[in-house]
Amino acid sequence: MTNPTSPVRVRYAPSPTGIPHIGNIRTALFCWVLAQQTKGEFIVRIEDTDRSRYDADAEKAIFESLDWLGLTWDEGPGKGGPVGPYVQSERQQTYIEAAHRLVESGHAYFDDTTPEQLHALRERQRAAKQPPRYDGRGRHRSTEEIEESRQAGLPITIRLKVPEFGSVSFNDAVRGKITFELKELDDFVILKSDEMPTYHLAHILDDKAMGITHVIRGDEWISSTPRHLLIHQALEIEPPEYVHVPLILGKDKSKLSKRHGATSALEYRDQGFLADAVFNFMCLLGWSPGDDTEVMTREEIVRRFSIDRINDSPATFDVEKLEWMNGVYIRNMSEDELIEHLLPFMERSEADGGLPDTVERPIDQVYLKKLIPLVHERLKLLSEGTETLDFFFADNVYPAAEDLPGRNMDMAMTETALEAALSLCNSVTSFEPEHLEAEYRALAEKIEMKPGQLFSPIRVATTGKAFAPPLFDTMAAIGQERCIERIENALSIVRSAASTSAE
RNA sequence: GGCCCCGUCGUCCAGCGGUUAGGACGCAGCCCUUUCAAGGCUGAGACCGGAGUUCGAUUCUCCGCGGGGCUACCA
Repeated sequence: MTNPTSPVRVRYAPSPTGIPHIGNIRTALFCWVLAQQTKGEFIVRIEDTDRSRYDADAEKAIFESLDWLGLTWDEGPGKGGPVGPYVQSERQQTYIEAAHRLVESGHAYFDDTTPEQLHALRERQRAAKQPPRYDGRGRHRSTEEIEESRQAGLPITIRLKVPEFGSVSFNDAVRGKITFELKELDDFVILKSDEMPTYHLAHILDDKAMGITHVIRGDEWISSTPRHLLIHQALEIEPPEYVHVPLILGKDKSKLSKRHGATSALEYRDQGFLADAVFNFMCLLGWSPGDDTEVMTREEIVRRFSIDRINDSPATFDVEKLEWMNGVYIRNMSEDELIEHLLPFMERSEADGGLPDTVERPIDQVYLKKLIPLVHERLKLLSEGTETLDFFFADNVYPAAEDLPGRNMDMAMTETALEAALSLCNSVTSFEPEHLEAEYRALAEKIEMKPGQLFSPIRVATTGKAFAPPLFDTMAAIGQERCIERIENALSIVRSAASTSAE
């Protein structure tokens, strides 16, 4: 199907039973994009009809995830709108009324079968190698019998009467025509015994009341769509367009869930991923613009998105590619933007991955700004700012002796290198990077070492790390005084290692 | 088990009857280079299988096989 040209009304209708994972959030993303493209409305509705599984933290995480990704909603909780409330538990009465109306019109009936009886029935079917399904026994209960059960305190549900023969089919926007045989379906519950509706009933009533034009949801709903069609028929209303998007799978190829590690958008935020990168990346999971373009702005995605380019097959989430894309987004940022994003991570407590607690907060932004060019293109995650920059802020660094020698160097050679480096560091007249480089290259030649051999111990001595930004820029940023201190420090580490091994 | 969906490099995506099957991530090598990145170049790497249809199938159909989803008074 081609994209709608008139404004759509689409909704993201999560149920607050767990932290929403990215597979789930991605459908919200597609909804949002389509709403933007058609100048329609994106609606958020909370489906909290399962009171036993309700989780307030999950509900909070839903809104936080949407906020973080910039998926602003036009109508919904906290926002209001003309067809609210946007929380199902607050709409209970409409579901009850509709369910009763369906009973009156003969499309549904009261059922007093207990959970125990249902369980026993399934056991029997399983034993007989029959598919487990409700046998429709409630169809034959009289009004009096139901009333008796009600008086006796038995749980009463309302089930939809599913025709025994025939078939239903619908045209899915991404998969085409899908048909189901009615004989495969049993009479399913539409109103639970606590008078809360099931998803099947509730979402249809709400989507209708809210004027939803396109139901964009995960693949896992395809098999219950015939039920939804049946309810539409019984209610004599037109179903919306169905857009079933493929699932996102974990590494083991099963539907994404908690056991797949980081799966919530919020976890990615906390790990130092950028919302724009995650947005971009997730759009590409199950959709592509049709050419090789991958890095796209939101505007470009909104402009180019189309339902008929949504993929048929499920995608596996690949964090490594996300990390690469995050790096691209970081590199495309201005220095000031990067600082703004980096600060919250660096200013966290040391235990939470921030700079050492001994470093004064707030962080010296003027100094930080000087350092950014040295690390900008090296960062993949915002959280890496700390380890990439910590030695610039620390008073001193304490490398291990065995880390100080460069390739093909022994301790004696390392000591020689550091001694020469220290002496030059003391006497050098300018601490500008270019000047330092010239001086140190000359020094290498003088002491008959390869530049790399001389530079390696200095790098480790001044940064505490074998991998660091360009040496002379780094030294200049650290400053002459601290460089001298650090090289002296490294020298004593080497010497004490030498004397220890000599004994 | 039944029903439904899906099946192109390890992963994401392109291909929509005729291509040396393309790009990206990752991987390997080379270049650049004081390390690490970034960047450039090169390379390895895929049409699940079998029947059809067709002059010709990765592409269409069917059957297998494989994976996934659903099979609740959960969504």
